[in-house]
Amino acid sequence: MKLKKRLDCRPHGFHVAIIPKAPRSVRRRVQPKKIDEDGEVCAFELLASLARQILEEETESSSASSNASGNDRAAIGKDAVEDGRQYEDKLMKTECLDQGSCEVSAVVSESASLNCNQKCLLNEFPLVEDDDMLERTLKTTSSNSSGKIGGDLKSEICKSNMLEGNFLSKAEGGSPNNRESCFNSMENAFEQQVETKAMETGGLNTATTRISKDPTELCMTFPALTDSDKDVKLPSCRDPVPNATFSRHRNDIKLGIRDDDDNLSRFNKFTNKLKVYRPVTRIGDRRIRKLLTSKYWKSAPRLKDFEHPRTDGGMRPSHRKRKTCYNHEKCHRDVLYKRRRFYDRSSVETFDGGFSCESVTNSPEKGRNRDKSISGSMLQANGMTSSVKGHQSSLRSKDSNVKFSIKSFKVPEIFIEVSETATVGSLKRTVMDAVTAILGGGIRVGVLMHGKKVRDDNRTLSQTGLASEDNLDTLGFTLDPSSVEAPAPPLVCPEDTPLLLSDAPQLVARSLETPALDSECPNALTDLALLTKTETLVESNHEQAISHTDILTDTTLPDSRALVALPASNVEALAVVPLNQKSRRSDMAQRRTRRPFSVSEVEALVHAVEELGTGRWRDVKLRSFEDADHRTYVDLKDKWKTLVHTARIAPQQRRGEPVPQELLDRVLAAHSYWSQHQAKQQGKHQVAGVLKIEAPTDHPNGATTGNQL
DNA sequence: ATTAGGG
DNA sequence: CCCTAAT
Repeated sequence: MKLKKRLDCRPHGFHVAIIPKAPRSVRRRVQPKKIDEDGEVCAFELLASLARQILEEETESSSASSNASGNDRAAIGKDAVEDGRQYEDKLMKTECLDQGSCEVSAVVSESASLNCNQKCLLNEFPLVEDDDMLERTLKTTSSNSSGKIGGDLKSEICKSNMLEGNFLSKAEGGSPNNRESCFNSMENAFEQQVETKAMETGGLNTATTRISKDPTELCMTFPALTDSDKDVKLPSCRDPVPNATFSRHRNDIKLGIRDDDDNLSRFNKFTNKLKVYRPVTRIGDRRIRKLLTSKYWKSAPRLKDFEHPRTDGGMRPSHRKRKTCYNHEKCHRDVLYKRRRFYDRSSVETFDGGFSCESVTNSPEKGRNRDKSISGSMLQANGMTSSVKGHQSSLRSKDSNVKFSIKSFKVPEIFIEVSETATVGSLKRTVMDAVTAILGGGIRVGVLMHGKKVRDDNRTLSQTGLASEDNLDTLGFTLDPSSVEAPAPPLVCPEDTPLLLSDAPQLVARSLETPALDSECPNALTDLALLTKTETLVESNHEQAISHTDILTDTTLPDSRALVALPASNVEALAVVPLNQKSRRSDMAQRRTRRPFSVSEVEALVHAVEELGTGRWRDVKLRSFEDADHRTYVDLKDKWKTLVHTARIAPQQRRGEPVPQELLDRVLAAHSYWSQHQAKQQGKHQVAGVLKIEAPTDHPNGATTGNQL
């Protein structure tokens, strides 16, 4: 399962990115302290203390004037960092890019920092007017972040930071060896914390950071941290971002794991937000779309200002009439497909490769790597907290007991978007918050068999087949958001809806407290929630539910059940705000919610086709589905197609709500009949034709009894 | 806007 | 269901 979330560092919905109105001179000052990761590692302690001091100073007089101008380092840290300078110098040698530190901040306004309420935001960076400056700034920033980290160590936040820091450090692909060693040493120290954290948080799935080529966006992907050896890569800085970009869009940076469709490029807004996106799976997409389409979401505020709404309105007005932006969609689609393929390959549920990353790096392996799960985390009392999906192995003991050992859960994908002005520390916190938010809420364990979710809690393992060794291999567990939600009774809707309903809401609830200006927030959590679920789960849910319940899953269910965000439970200060999917997917057309045909609908369809024949779907629609707005003629056609297929396969192979054999027989009969009468269709379709046909035994209706032509 | 087919 | 191509 994957979760996507968007975190907003602006707890209060401020535009952090906005540059203060203060005179340039003022704004320009910078107080970056630079610290390399190396530095961080090696002189960790020193830095910590130093950082603290610096921070204090900065906070107090953050406005140290600095000449942002052309000097890189000199300018940087001039004021504030003075003390720590020596250390810094050492540290600074390494380029941030190399280090993979992600932070990029160009200008931070004081207000912004305040808004972010990040302790970390101590650094102000000069406004950079020229590209070079930007670049430098970025570098500087990175160093700053490390400093911050050090400083924060003590605070709780620090923990998270450290955690992250460790990962990061390890992750660095290109980092110098020495650094490595440093990290190692540190590692031990924090090992514990990290472990713990990891478990709690479920491990951050993140790793690859990269700045997207798209000038406007920085994209960081965080691969799932897998085992203890957090091998995460933070190539983020690798691709130098075109300076120009920064200069123009300096305020906005996106960090995130993307999904298929996500197009970071679009984010030019000046926003300081983290977005956690949900996983990309196909299913996930659907879900998302579903959500989007739902009333709830619609009503939800959006950040129009920042987002670039799709021209076509993003959502379709109605299911049937959907307009697509071909360009956009196409791109997205492509990605999707890639993704799917990728997904297929991976045995375990993988998190979809970051979208953007995928497109760029786009290698299956990559995805795999990211997919790692936290090996260390065992499922314990609350092991579930660790993360999302786990793959399990189970052993059967001699007695009737079945033993399961869950090696790990996978961490959901998280998409984060932060403004350039955000500090690394804030980023970390945001990530942490996002993770904790996800995990913090009620989580419920799901059981998967063959990738399908086993919903019936009352069945015994034996009945479910979980006691069988054979099935154990296919057994899976998932961590889903607990569904406290009210509305939808699970049983009632066997369909996939449950997921939405029950799961999403909860997560969502929590982070909404501080909706940002843009209303993106609301969705973010939702996404997470959704993400949490495994795609496979979703899919399977659907079927399984149906089979188990054996109830007609009449599609009458409103596709958009109102998801109501639950009250956030605990996320207090989380800047994490859900971001509306729109931002990501806004460009993409949303996939319509799935609405299985009910038997009655099938009946009507069959009847209509018997009379009108195939190839006249519009007429079929008009005749039998006039009132069913959600059924387009294309849908009918497709349904017929599937019906024919269904009728031809063995009953055992059929899935979903069973269609009476009688109807299937009629389907075959009609299909055969009309296949032979293609040419005539036009002529005879009228009532007369029907009558006419009726007489002959070969008429579809005649064949209704099961006779075939 | 429909239809037909592939995905 | 979606998408595309061809009507």
